[in-house]
Amino acid sequence: MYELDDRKVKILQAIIRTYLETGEPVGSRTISKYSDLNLSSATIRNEMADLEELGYIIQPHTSAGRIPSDKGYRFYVDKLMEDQQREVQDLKDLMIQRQDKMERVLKQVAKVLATNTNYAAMISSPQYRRNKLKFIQLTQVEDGQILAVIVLEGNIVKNKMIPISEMLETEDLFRLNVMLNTSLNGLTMEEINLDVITQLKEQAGDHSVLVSEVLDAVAQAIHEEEDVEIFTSGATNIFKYPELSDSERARELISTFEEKQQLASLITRSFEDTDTEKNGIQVYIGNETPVQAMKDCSVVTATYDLGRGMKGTIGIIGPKRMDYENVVNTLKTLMVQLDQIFERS
Amino acid sequence: MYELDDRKVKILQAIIRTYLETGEPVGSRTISKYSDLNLSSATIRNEMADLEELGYIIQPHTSAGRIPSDKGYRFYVDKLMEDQQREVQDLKDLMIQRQDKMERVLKQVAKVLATNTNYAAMISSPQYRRNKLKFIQLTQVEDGQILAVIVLEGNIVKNKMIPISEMLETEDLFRLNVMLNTSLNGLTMEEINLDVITQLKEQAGDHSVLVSEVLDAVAQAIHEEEDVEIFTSGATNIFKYPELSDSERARELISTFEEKQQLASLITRSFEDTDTEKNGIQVYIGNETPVQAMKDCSVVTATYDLGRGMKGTIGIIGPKRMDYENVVNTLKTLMVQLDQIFERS
DNA sequence: TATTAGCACTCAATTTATTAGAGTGCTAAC
DNA sequence: GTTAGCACTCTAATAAATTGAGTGCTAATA
Repeated sequence: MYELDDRKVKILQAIIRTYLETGEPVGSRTISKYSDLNLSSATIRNEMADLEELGYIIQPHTSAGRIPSDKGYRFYVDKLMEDQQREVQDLKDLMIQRQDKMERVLKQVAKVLATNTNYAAMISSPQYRRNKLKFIQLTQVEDGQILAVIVLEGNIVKNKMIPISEMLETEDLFRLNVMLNTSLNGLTMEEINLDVITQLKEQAGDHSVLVSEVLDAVAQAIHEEEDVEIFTSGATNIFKYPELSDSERARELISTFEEKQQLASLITRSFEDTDTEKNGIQVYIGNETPVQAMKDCSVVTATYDLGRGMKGTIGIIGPKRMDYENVVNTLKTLMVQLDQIFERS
Repeated sequence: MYELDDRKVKILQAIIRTYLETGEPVGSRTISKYSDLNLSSATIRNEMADLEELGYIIQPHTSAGRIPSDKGYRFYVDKLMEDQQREVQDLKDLMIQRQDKMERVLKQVAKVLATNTNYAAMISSPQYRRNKLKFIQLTQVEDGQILAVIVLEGNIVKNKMIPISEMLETEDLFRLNVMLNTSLNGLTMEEINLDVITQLKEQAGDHSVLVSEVLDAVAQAIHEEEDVEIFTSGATNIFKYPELSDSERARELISTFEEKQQLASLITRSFEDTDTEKNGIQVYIGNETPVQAMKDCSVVTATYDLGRGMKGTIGIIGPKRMDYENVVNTLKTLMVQLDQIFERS
């Protein structure tokens, strides 16, 4: 607040608010009427000239009104945005039930967010790495094929069919199961590394070839698909904002959503920046986002935490003039509700 | 071929071919030069007037060239398209390995198709209904929680966590497992109906409450998510065709892909219409498609069959002037390769 | 000294006119 | 039956004219 006196702040706020609503450059006359400052358009003009010089607003061309610059938005988000206690969005309506598959819940959350905000939404599945192994079981399904079932805390289940070259005795299988459970239970996914597996192989002793074949497959099953999945929804909402919907930009953006690949960088970035003080909510304006295609957008991310190190990221992507207050609020509410949904799992 | 003499057919073909390439209405002069008919533009004009009257081509406005009508395209696809033996697309390059998860294979296939054709692609996961149960197992993972693992032929695995109110004895669980396997093995998913379950409950006798709780959950697990999943790719390819990429149309189309919901009707329709004689390949032109949003597109679908009643649908969606020959060919090739990939599973 | 009314000026956006050219249909000749 | 020729139509592209929102500056005012 060094360079801006009180009145400038008020004017800036008025400009941004108006622009968020209309998406049109806003002129001095509008502000002079809109705000309760009772200043003439001429005065506003003078102040606007100052604000522009300071870099908070921009004039798209000589005879146009002003629009907020990235710096302006940033100031707004950091200092001006009110922590409004608006009517809590009724996200509960979706009745996500805990027993539903995680995947389905995530898809639904993304959908609800997108419809509620009118922006595009993404959500990543939680990382499992820190999650502990609860139960593991190998079963002979038919000759030459073993099924490995792995259950993590939070009841996440993984399967893997393991083809084996020779028959395995029921008794051996039983012993293998006991061994796996005693050695691995309670370990997190990341703790089950090559060393542990090698150790197990030694422990198993005699059947080395077959057993190590199986153990390798188990290790693989544990680590595969560690890549988080990403679900998106409402990508087409971007067509609602003219500044994003010209063919080229739209194509690029929607493509980014479809590929999902690139969205991963948003997630890592969000993790890095996460700051408990802010409820894990981050706002990236324009070029601040790590995804190139979104340089004309703003992105709001939130980190959810289901406990046991299972963290994931939720993101809302919209135009720079997005309704930050509403979005941040919605996300906050959602965090609380996700907690409720998953707390007893 | 009643109403069209040989020359008219040739001219129609020339018009369609040219239009497929350029996307611009094609005039008499172009055809007069293009084709080997050695006719003047005036003659072509006369023939074109006839073709228009017969409904095969359309004049967008008085002084424009002609474009094919739906009827024209239909004629082309049914009668004129050559079963060209073009260089076989190198779909093998993608190296889909059988041991990969089905889901991943399907995603990849969609992607390859989209990139290869420059149209949008969709693929449905195969229906399981007719698939047989190979193996079922209940395991006590921890107090109050049972894990049901269900394996179908083709090694499709389903899981379900079943919360139970009271403890279940190890021995009882064992008996339950034996019972389930003896009674259900070899039955298809659709054969495992309410009757069968009721029968099982009676068979189990004494522990009725708990056991029927579990059995109900098992039945649910078997039948849930019977809804086929749909994967899409290359939705943004539609931006490559100006006639589809104006904001409104594009929004609608991409939205349809995102929702996936509506694509289901394509699948059912494709199943209904499937006709072995045509390798299960169907072409829907314009309004022939069951999906409203695609009335300005053409859709080519193919039915793949992994055996054991596991059938799914692949679809290519593009502009009406899509390169039918190439698309149909690519799909044919793909069918063969899918067979190879899955035949030993 | 801060504010404001007033006015000339700018520039995107909209509307209107103008032109160019691709293509047609028709007629008369071959 | 085919073709050359010509008048006509209609879109698309370009140019010109108009509008209007908004600015910056200056001089008057509180």
